[in-house]
Amino acid sequence: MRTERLPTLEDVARVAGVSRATVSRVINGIRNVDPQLHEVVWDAVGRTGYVPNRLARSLVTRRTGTVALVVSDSESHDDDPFMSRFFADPYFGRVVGGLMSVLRRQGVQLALQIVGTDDGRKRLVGDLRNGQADGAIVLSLPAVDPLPRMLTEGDVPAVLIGRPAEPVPIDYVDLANDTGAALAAEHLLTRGCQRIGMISGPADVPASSDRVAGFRRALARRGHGWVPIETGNFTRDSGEAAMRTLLAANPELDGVFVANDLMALGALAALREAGRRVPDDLAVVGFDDSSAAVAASPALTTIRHPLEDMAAEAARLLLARIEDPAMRVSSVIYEPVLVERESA
Amino acid sequence: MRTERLPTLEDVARVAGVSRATVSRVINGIRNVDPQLHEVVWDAVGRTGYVPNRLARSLVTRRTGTVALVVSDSESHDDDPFMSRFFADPYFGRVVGGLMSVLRRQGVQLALQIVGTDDGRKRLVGDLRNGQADGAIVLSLPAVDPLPRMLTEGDVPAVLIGRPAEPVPIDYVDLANDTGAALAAEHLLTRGCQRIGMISGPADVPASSDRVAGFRRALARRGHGWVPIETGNFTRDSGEAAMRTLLAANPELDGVFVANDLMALGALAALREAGRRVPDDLAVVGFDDSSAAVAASPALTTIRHPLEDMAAEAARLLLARIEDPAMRVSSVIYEPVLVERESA
DNA sequence: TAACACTCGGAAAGCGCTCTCCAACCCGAA
DNA sequence: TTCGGGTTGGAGAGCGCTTTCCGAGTGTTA
Repeated sequence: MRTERLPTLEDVARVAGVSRATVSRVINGIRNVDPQLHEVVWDAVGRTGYVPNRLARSLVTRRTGTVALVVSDSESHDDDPFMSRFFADPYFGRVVGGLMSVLRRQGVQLALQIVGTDDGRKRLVGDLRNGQADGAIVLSLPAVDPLPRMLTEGDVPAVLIGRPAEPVPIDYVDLANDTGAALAAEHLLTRGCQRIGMISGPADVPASSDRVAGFRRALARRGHGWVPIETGNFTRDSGEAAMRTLLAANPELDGVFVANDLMALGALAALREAGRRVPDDLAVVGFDDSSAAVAASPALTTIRHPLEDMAAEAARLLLARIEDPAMRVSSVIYEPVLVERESA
Repeated sequence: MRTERLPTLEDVARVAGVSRATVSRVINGIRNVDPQLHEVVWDAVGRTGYVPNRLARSLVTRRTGTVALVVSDSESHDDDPFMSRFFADPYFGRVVGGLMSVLRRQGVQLALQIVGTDDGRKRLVGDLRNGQADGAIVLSLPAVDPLPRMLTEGDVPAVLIGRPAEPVPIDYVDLANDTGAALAAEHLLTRGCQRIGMISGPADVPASSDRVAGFRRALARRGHGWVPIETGNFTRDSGEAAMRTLLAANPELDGVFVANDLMALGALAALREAGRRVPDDLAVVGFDDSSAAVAASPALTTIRHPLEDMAAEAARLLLARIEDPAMRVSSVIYEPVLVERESA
């Protein structure tokens, strides 16, 4: 039972024999305090076991020392297994790790928020405007999401991870998805592949369409004007299915670029089942360099996505914007690299 | 620039032509309010676009509607890559997913806290006592951690995931690690393995020592009094190394239980390199049923750890304890099951 | 009509903190 | 001694909300 009242500034002041204001000044390291008093106050703090109440402080300073990590989902039928799938994926953890690496050092906390409905989004923005957090890092899952615009219109400092689907004046960090896809194309070509296909993600999410565009463009530049593409939804199973149909329609395929590692895992399974040897009969390049890539067999040649670095940069950007809300809107694009393993 | 002042209760009261108190009553759904006024107030709320300020509310109610997810690490040399490894592991995400599945429904938020030093722990407990959060879910990484005791002594509602290393009167959820290990032993035995080894985790973490004990006991009961054991640290590489030395010392090995899937992945690599076929020459059973288990090839036979369910239960337990701090200390132990795939 | 029990809404006291004023004081210059 | 400038510390007004306490209004019973 949390009964005994915790010591407050008032108590410390009484013990130290000074006023509340003075204690506050000392605690917050404001000069203009006699060094002697300074010591007396700290001593009283120690004796009382005083810990400042962040809530009360935030209420007046309008600063919470917290940023929100917002996961904006589209259709959250509550028992949607999607969310749990999302969390189980290393993607989420890598983002958190990257964010924490810079936030922690600044003593900034991270609060997790998940919104699935427009109503939820409205409430979220309201809470943020009320100073529930100093700003937000946004992971936007739906292809088209009103949240980024709502945030800018609400003057909430926010940074997106991944570019917004529609143009919104908001800070973001992203990966040069097209360059990554081009890297995959080059690699396949260099290996001597002649019939190259692709398994893409949903057409309406930016990261996905950028990969398709980059891949197509790179191949076209090298004389491959037409590329068979099958669409998946970034899950393992969809990758397996896509690989099967792709193979059925293009039996002579000898190389395939899969838009993420998870789908590539499924593709590998489909190929194994079809009796195709990887990489000898057919080369596979994934995307993300997730932990699945190393676990796969053969280990996946893939495009490395420096997600931790991107998240860390997003955190830095957010902190800067919180510090200076008038800062000009900026974006940082990371260049991916190809990691060669066994599959291609 | 967040310039214009947001509407407050006061503003709503003015628009509705009632007092602050009445608006507060309506918003919080307290009866004793004339239905007519009720409507007038809600109308005013809509017109002003009022959103209650959680901070101010929490300050007076002493309830934040937030629980902290505390990751207690031991030695956090700041650039320690360990933390990022920890976050990249699906473990973390699965816990978050499980927690959110129940917290979200209750409108409770999750705040992430990482502590690495005793000083940090002290500050954390102080903040929690001050009502920074209503309670804490604790992920304790170090083998022996003062945090659980500090929390109970500070009367902070808290639930551990994984039993405390030393006895502390605190709620926790855990897995019957010994039973899981016994399951693995039975399976290996049933398959006809004769020379069985184990790759364990660090000896001082409870989950790890329980697995060793359970495995040993189960084998002993079936006549295998001695089991060669090699220790790893739950990372892939340590598993690979452990497998190599285990194999070198016991060339006739035909079965091995690896204390987690990640190390099993490494073991698989070591076996492939040594030219042993899995499961034909040597059967491998992992632990966790992480995503790595399906990605591996051959897919890992492993012990399923219902981590999401455990985390969800932890959340429920915490919510209950917050509601009733006098509730008797309880723990919930989950029974693992064996998932048979290809490796054994 | 008087007395009583209820119901409902408002005034105001905080929750624990920060920070603006302002009074008190000390110093050296005139 | 008087005055101006520069420090230092205290009083007190909030931050936005909840909640206790009361008075006013309503209806019921004798």
